[in-house]
Amino acid sequence: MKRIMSKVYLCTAIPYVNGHPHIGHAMDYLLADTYARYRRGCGDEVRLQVGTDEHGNKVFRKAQDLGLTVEEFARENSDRFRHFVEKLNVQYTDFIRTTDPEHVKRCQEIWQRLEPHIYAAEYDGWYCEGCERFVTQKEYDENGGLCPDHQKPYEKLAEKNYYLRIQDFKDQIRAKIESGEMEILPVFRREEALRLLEDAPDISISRSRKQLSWGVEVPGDPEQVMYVWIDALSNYITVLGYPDEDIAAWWPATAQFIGKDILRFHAITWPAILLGLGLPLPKRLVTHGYVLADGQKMSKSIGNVVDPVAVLDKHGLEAFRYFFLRHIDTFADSDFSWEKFEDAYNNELANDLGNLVQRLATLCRKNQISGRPGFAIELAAEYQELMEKFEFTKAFDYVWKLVHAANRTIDAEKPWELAKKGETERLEEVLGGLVEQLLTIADLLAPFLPKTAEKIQEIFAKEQILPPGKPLFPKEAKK
RNA sequence: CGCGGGAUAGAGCAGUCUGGUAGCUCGUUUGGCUCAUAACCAAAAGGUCGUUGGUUCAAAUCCAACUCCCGCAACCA
Repeated sequence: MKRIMSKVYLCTAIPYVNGHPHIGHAMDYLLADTYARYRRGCGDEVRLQVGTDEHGNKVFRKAQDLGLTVEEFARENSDRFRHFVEKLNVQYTDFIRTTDPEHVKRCQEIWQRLEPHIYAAEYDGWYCEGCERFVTQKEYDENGGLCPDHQKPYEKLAEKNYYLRIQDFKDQIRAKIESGEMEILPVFRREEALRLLEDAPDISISRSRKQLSWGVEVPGDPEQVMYVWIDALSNYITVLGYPDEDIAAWWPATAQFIGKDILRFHAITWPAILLGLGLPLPKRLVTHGYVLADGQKMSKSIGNVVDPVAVLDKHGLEAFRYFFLRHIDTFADSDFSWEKFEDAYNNELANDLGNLVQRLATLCRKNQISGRPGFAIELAAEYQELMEKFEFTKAFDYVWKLVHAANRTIDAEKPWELAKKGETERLEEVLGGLVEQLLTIADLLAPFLPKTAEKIQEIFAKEQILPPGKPLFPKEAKK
């Protein structure tokens, strides 16, 4: 059956550049990249956006602390994320920075188009003179009304802000979530979003320039600067060229990948902006959970933050991708621990798969079995279904069944005995079948572990099969 | 009574919608094999399915109440 090639647009949340890449960022990227590779493998044309969110006071202040210009600091951190994405072998097509002049210009145009839904009102809240900023009620309560940095009580202060009238869109958003026009995955997040929507207030979308200088100026009001929402969220379409270019070929996005913490903004604020612009909503919001460290949320104060670069360095990229795509649940919170990571590497990658490649390649070489250049399969329906539902851990389980089956076949057929007995025909049949099995495994693995899939293909799609010079997944010498 | 998620073998999970002898992976023990990265294959041990009550011939699964963990609640991945 021939599929009609389609265009697929995938978006990842753009991280705020006041910090370094976190393991949670890797989840966005890996999920999106895996799906992107899967769809490319199906013959679709895929565009994958990544980028960085760079405005705001936190970045501004951090730059000052470090004695850098804010531009330098933002660029440095943006580059850090870009390198991280590349280190993860994510095939992105677009990298957007919210400080890109094009983006700034476009998001001002977006603001203007939204003006029928924008109104000015007094914002009043708790303000710290020393910090020169408002704090949330929550922060106020936590600190007992006293700024911890300046030991001064917060004062009640009011200033003009622009607000986006979320109320204009609530009914439409609810209808689109309920009808599945914008599908929110997993289902329990959809329920959560509908609940959040019920009492979603209008949101403040600007600050006075005194409050917030590092940001996009509000068109027609130089005293006001855009607060994060319109600036950051609109990146998903400004990167496509909106409103200068026609984006209908790519928008609505096939899927947007986000962490559960930003569900609210992507399920309410972002749809409101899109509806205000007369644009369709993304087809799916894929909401992943958190990566926990030994059962706890990673946090700087607890000091249990796992550095993704350290994990990458331990056993390499493929092991990293393997663990986070197979053992970190796509939707629920899951645990990372070094022990689990090591176990998965040794037992599954090295023993099950790596060793299988090794033993089969050796058997083939010894018995002069040739590879299968150009061998191609149709992806099994079960696998395709899982991939389409972003059930990546389950898709992996499916692949691993084939890995086990291959190991079982070798043990049951005992090719070495067939060779001894001179049963050449049977031998060729068995090993040939296994070679095809391995190439099938490589195809299924390709979206997850592109380099591993490639290596397997290099070995078994060649006329002459040779065992890899180095094991695919070397284990440390055990004593 | 803010909202949501969870509680199933030593660990991590599936099964719950559509009741019917409790399943997977890792770990443990034993056996087999020797092509292979001391890898692979097979078998076994191990669970009153959070608690209590109800419905039913039958409940991990449906209903009710309760207990305990975790997350979210204006940018903290």
